[in-house]
Amino acid sequence: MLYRIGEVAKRTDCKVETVRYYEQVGLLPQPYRSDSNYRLYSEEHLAQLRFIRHCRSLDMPLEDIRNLLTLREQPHEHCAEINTLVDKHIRRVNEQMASLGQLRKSLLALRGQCAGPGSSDTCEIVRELSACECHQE
Amino acid sequence: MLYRIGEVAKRTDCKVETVRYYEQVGLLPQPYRSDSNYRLYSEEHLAQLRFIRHCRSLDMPLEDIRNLLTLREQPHEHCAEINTLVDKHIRRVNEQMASLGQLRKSLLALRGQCAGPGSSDTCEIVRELSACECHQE
DNA sequence: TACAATCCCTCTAGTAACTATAGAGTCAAG
DNA sequence: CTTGACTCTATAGTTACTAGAGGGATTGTA
Repeated sequence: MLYRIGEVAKRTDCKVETVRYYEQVGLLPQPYRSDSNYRLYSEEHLAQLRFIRHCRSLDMPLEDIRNLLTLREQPHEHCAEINTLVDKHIRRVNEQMASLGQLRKSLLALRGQCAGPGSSDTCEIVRELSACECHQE
Repeated sequence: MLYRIGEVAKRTDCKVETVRYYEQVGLLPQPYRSDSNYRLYSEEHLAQLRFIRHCRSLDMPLEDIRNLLTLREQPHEHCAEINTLVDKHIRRVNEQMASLGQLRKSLLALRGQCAGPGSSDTCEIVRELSACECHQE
């Protein structure tokens, strides 16, 4: 059973262009071609695309996915590496969360500056954004 | 007192290329030029660049900063708009945090799948990434 | 004065992961 | 036989920079 690109895209919940893109950057092997040059995908292609999409839904960079796809062939020899890769990604996500938390605090503080129109001559938010000392010197 | 681009970059803690970039995309007005065509910045330029950098440190998109720079001229007429803009950004950050939280949960669950080498025929992490049902159909 | 180390200039291309467009061919239904 | 949906390639655009080539300007030292 072979599928055309539109079918594949629908089944993996991604855009047709994205499927072609993955092929272009070498994440997805070249599919067969019909007489009229349409791409034709097998179940294996489909499975690999699902793997990629799942990794992407976990926000892994394509480079990591590329590595995983290779390591996947002999999972047991590479168990440690696979874990390292996942751990690294978890750390990345932790860092992002921490810095977003800081960001949120700063934004709420900034937002709290506004005492409404008429309360002073200048907008407190604008003043704060202009006058802070983080980027002096 | 006029400053050359390197000095400006150092004082605002950003790269020389970034300063030129802000000029190119119209966030920073064109500076004066020396006889030898070097960019020369005034204190006002410096202040505006600090404003931009502070907004960026809050992760605001350049487009929002562009709007703020305009609204800033008559802060009081635009108090409501300024608040809206900041609120929108806070919501964006909240959403990012929520989705990162989900992501972290999924990654930790995935990581927990690994029972160490030798425990089964296939790597559980790889199996989970392949076999999940999120991207079926 | 000569020279080297910095600085600065413009222009172009590269980054991540797609997304969108143009212009053309293919296929199935009515 | 024509309409609409699908597909193809190739190219450019997105965000916010960053890096590099190839050249001139300035500054400090010998």
